[in-house]
Amino acid sequence: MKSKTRFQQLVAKLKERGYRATPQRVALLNVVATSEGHPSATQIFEQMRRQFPTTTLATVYKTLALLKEMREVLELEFSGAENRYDGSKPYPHLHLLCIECRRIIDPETARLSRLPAKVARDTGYQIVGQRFDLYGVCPECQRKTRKH
Amino acid sequence: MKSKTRFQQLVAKLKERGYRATPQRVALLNVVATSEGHPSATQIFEQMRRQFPTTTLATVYKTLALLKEMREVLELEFSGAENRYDGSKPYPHLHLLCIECRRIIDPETARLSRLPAKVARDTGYQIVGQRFDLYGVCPECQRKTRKH
DNA sequence: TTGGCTGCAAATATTTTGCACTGGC
DNA sequence: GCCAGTGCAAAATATTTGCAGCCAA
Repeated sequence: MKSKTRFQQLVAKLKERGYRATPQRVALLNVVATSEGHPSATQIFEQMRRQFPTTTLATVYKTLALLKEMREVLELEFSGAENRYDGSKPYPHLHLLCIECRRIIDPETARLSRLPAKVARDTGYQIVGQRFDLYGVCPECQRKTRKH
Repeated sequence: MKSKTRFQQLVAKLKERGYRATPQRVALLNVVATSEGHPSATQIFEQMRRQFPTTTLATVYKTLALLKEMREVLELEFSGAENRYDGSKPYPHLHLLCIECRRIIDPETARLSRLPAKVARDTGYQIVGQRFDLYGVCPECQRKTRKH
């Protein structure tokens, strides 16, 4: 029976596809597989640098690009801020973003809507991905900004 | 009875809030209010330049920032590509993006899901915005890439 | 030993900012 | 005449790319 952690799954998938599981990549996988926080490239880099002081952001970006291509890491794109990465769940899911502290969480949801299938039928598009973000102010930040 | 076009609405709202409806701004409003294509800043700029050869992208970005702040223009952020702007519908709605030709359309939908209200209840977040994108390949691009 | 991977540096691309000038109110 | 707005140039930020050297299969 298989009961691999997400981290172990990712290492295995890398190897399966013929990519090398270098120490740097393993370290990155460990960060993105276990992080709750949907980290940015810089945050991943900071974590990795503890073990690999010579690592650079370029390597982080290259590895993230590889994982994106493998569809094992989700990238949330922003233009004014760093992109955020989610390697804990490889399938599309709802994200809830606090516009104040920029934390990102995965709220519990029964299931995302059936819209994709309906839209595919209606439009003839072949749907290959989706992004569903909710933007708001988290309870902590509401408290902080409350007048008196 | 009021039956203003979206363009006229936008001009009126600018004035209501005490901003000047300069010729450049009016030209930009005309582009974003009527464009079907969710244009990028550069595309808006190109259109405006026909009337105002001296206009610059900085002005376009400044005006878009103003409209975003007024919540009259929606910005779809991307990191690897230019952001896209939607001034035709000021409320959140579904976008369907072709990953090949990068066109963006607004598919017909009965209504977006009730998820926001449920998530607000469950998490205590105060929801202020949302983004629901579907990514796919449009029928035209499917035809082009189909192996005969 | 070969080629994939890393790390450094430089390039790229987009958006923002500072500032002097302009033109409408 | 004042001042918001414009246009130009430069800055800021994030990400990508080229390449030399290195390391693991």
